[in-house]
This record gives sequence, structure tokens and C-alpha cells, in this order.
Amino acid sequence: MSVRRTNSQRVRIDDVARKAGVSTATVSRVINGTGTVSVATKERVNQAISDLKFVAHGSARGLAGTKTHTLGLVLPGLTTFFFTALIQGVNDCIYDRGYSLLMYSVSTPASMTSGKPLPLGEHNTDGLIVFTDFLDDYSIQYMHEQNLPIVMLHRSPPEGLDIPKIMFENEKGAFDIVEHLIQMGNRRIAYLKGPEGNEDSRQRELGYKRALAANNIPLDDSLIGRGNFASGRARNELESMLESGVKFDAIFAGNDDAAVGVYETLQKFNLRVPEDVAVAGFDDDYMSQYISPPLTTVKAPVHRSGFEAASTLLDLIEGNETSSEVRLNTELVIRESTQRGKHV
Amino acid sequence: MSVRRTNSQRVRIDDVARKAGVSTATVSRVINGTGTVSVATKERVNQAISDLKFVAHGSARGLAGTKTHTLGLVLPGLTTFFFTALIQGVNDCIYDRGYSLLMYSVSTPASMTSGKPLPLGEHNTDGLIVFTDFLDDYSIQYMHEQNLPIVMLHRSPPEGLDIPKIMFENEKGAFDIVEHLIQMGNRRIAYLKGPEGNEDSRQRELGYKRALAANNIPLDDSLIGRGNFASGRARNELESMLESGVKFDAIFAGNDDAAVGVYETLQKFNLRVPEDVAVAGFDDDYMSQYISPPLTTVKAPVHRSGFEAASTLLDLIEGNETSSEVRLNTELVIRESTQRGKHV
DNA sequence: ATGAAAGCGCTAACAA
DNA sequence: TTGTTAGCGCTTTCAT
Repeated sequence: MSVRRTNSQRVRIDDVARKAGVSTATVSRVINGTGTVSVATKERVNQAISDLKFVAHGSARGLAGTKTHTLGLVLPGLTTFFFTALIQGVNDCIYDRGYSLLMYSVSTPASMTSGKPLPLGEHNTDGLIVFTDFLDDYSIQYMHEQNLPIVMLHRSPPEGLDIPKIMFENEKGAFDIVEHLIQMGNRRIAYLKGPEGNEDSRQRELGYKRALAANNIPLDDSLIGRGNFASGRARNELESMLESGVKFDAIFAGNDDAAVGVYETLQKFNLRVPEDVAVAGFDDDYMSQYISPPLTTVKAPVHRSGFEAASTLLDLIEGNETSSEVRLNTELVIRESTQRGKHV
Repeated sequence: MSVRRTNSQRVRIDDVARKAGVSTATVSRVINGTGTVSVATKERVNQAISDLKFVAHGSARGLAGTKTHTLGLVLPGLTTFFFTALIQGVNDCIYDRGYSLLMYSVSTPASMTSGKPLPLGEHNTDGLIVFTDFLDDYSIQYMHEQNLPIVMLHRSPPEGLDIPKIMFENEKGAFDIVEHLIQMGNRRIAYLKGPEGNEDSRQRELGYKRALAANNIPLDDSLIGRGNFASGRARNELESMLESGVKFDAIFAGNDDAAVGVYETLQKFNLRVPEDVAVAGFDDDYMSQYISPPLTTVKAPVHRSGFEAASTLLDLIEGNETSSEVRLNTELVIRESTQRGKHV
């Protein structure tokens, strides 16, 4: 009894089939590169497709087939240039491989299993890149159990789950930069942590502690501040530390954005960088070379981490081999913020 | 004769219907808020949905219904913090309204109507935000004719098409900042254009020229350089200008990223900012307050422009009233790069 | 207020 | 190598 709103405008696969003089199955084969189609037929079909400007209906493909050709990327609130590079990295990987990118910026704790679930399964992405602490372990486990391919970016998967992860060499990077600070003559070196529970931060803290230990510098807990990888919080935290009389001759700020906050607070207290306090960051954000003084930091391959995450996810989806963990090299970048006597 | 890969795992709408003791039609009504459902029934259905952790199949909804609940955002290559704020703005608008975001970063000229078409129609987004010069007018016209709701961001629609656009007050912002430069005593003021054909740049150039005219300063074409809103190109262009002997006492760099390139080249030529050359930007990028000297610029509401674009697009989709043009206010931010005698 | 059932535009099994 | 056709999981009309 069909009384159906007929979507009259759209060019459908059977229009293409008719024009090319073949069946819809053949057109589908040409589109998807499946099955076998003779060269001559393939050419006729492609001609018809471009003549008619046919674009397949994504939802129909998603429903009929097994793939949506869409990847999900879950991010915390987009704050710094870091995210730009990361998203571009994912983007650069997937379009060539025929996928689109669905983005979710989640800036408060969220869950798939309580309250209003995230629209993550909703669109049936073929897989998910998780880069946020705002999605709880249980949600990830839940989606993993639904057989959704997942890759963790800058975060470990929940205990016991076989989910690949992409990380920076945080521990080594932090070790290197703290060693550098020590070699520049600093002994009392503060560290500003990232957000509570953040894994990058935890690993950097380990590197920081290892470098101190390797140089026989006792650990002083009063030198460890609680930040959140953002300049505002860094300002406040450092202010508290200074007001409570903590003394130090260098700060490893956790990341570059926090280092910017450190700069501001030091200036407010009339402390010069690097003469009075040396400052180091992590990431090598775009602005770090331009701030004053230019910031010594650990260069992290952000674009590449997005690219690798996407690439690993596609491998997972396509059933290729994947490594369970990718660790991306970091590189020490020495600028003026840690070089006494060289400051302009 | 069904021999069908049956997606056994998934909880479907009929599972919910059975559990709630209703038909699938009723479940659908509850999900979509359409039709009339008694309070008691609605409650039973919602209970069943959360008990079963039911998430509707997006492709099935997209195919059966008329909406995909997805918006497309087309961007040029993601380069600066600008894009972070913009994407976040779009994001912040749409999730509350039940939409997801499909992102396309297109960094080379692309078309829907020649070559391999962009996957834009492919997923049947309910609408599109176009923020890139890399998508040609014809493609936009083509999609518009297919009745795809479109909003232009920082760019005008093709001639004659009734497509809303969101812009900054470029002309006024540029006028204000050039006036400021003039008031600070500068007469020979250079302008660095954005990419060829870019509308923001064209409007800023108009503001620049109007400010000169308003102050009886003759226009000198040798003072207008060809940039692309990026630091690298700004460096090169300014270097050429300086080498060819062009003299000026101030530069309006087109945007903040270009201003950074200007800083670098001036430093290379041993010209101080602002003592020898005053520098002004546009956007008020996150880093502009932190570079040295802090950059005088025009603050543009980037996050808000993303938000407004999304909001306008949703209004278009939902059949609400929309303005054909939204102009977002800019604000002059005076810092040290234009203040002679105040530089630290 | 609710249910029955058609069909959205594809893909993929099977037949030929 | 190609065609026929069921059916993916929903939404929506129409009937009740």
C-alpha cells in the first residue's frame, strides 16, 4: 500500500544501471571494486556515473553493506594548536583510503553506559579513535565488546583489552629535558603535572623523577605542582607555589601551554626567564618558537600521531596486522628559555 | 531465499518494542518525538531502551527517514589555532541539537563536478558549512540545486544564490587598525594580502584603503604585498619588498600568522618592532598576546563564527527563519607592536 | 493512542 | 562475467 514520499530528485544506482545497460549489482561491483567486471563494462558504468553525477547514498550503503566508510574521533575540548595538527593528521590518512571523519569534542566526563549515551554508535562508524580522558573505561570496554574497532591515542586501553595505542615517548622526552635542565646547572627543578589521571603527564613525571634520581638529586614533593596542561591553571598553581615560599631554579611545565602560564606568573613576580628561573615545556607547539624567550621543549610528532592512529584503525578494520603499541619518538629542542647568558 | 549475514549482536528496534510490549512504530515515535504517545507507554519504552542499551542504527534512520542528523564542515588545510576555535564553535552548537559533525579538510582545489567528487553528498549530510576557497562556485551551486542546505563561512556564495553567509566585520576592523597606525604617526603603511581571491583579505584591503583615503594619505601600490595568511609566505614576500628597497614605517599583516612572519623578517633585517616598524595583525590568535612584542591586532570572534554558522545551518534545515548575512563585530586590541616608546 | 506493513537505496548471496 | 532479488533496520502512512 505504498504511499511513499518518493525522493524524486536523487540519481540512484538503477539510473546508472539503466544508462550503462547493466544490472545494479554490476554497478555496485564497479563502485566497490568487488567481484569481477570486464574492462569494457566497467568503463561504461563509470561513464554513466560521471554523466549522471551519481553519488551513492551513504546511509543505504551503510545499511545494506557492512561498512559506513566513516571513522569517529573523540577529543576533549579543542583548546590549542595541538588539536589542529592532530585532526589534520587523521584527515590526511583517511581520505586517500576512502573514509570520512566524524568528530566528537567531549569536554565533560561522558559515558556510553549511563545517562544520555554519546552518539558514538549512532552513526555506526566503522571504528573509533579515542583521545580523551572524558570517556570512561567502561564505555570503551562496552564498545570493544560490540566489536567496534578502537584505537587509543595518548591513553592506554582499559586493563586486559586488546586495543592498540599510540603514544609519544613521554618518559624519555621528559627525562631528556630534565637532564638538560640539570646540565644547565639547575638542581631545584619543579614539575607541573597535567590533568588528574592523564597518562602523558604520568609518564612525563616518571621521566622527571628518573632524571633526578640519575643525577642524585633528591625528590622534593613540594616542587610538584598540579596543573592541567593549560595556561590558566598553570598561572594559578605556580602563584600558589611561589606565595607559599617554594624556591626553585627551573620548571618543567608539563606541556607548552602550561609553560606560557608559567611565563606570565614569573613575570608577575618579577622573575626573569631564564636568568632567575629556567622554563621547559613539552609538545613544541607552533607558538613556542615565537614566545619570548623562545621555549625549550620536547618536540612531539603530533600530526604523525593522528596519522598513525588513523592508519592503525584502518588496518584493524581491514583485518591487517597491527602493532599493539606505537611509540613515537620525541626530540629535545633547546631554545633560550633554559640558556642562561644567552638570552637576548 | 534469504541467506543473509544476520547481524546477530545488535539490539534492534523490535527488541525494544517486544520488551516494552509495543510496536516498532511506537518506539520510533518515542525516539523521534513524533506523533502522540501516552506518558505511560513512553516511560515503558524509554525503560526498555536503557535496559537494552539500544542505540538506533544511524544508516537505517538515514535511509528510512529524511535526515541523517549529520552536518558537514569543509575546511582548508588546518594550520593555525584559528581552526581549533572554529571547529569547537560548530561542535558546541550542534550536539545539543542532536547533530554530529562530519569534517573535511580540503587543502587543494576540489570540485563536485569534475574529477573524483568529494565525498560530500556521499554521506547525505543534512547540510554543509563551507569554509574554504578550495571548493569552486560551480560545486556549491550544484549542491545548492540538489536542495542541500548550505551556509558560507567567511566567504560569499556564488552570484545569485540565496545562501546565508557568516562574515567578520573585516572592512571596519581593518579600517580601525589602520586608523590606529596612522594616529600613532605612521604614514607609509604596508598591507600584506591574504590568498588570491580570498574575501576576508579583499575586505580588509578595502578597509585599509579607506583609512588611508580618510587621512589623505596617497595609496602606493608598492606597499601592497601578496601574502597568503601564513608566516612562511609573509617572510618571503616581505624580504622581497625590503630587498627591492621599499620603505615603510608600519605593516598591517593581513592576519596574525602573517604578522609572525613579518616579525621574523624584520628581525633578520635588524629592524625593531615597533621602533623601526610598527606591526599589526588580524584575528587575535591565541599566541598573539604571547609573542614578543605582543601584537596589536583586531580581535575576531572565531569560536562564535563557527557557532553562528552551525546555528544558521540548523535553522535552515529545520525550516526556521534565517538572516541572509551575519556580520560579527570585531574589536581593536592594542598591544606593544604599534606603541612606540612603550616597548619593554 | 497504537499497530501493520511498505519501502528508503543500496549490497551480496545465489543462480545462470 | 553478469543478473535477480532478499533484506539491512529503521520511519511513516494508513487503518484502527
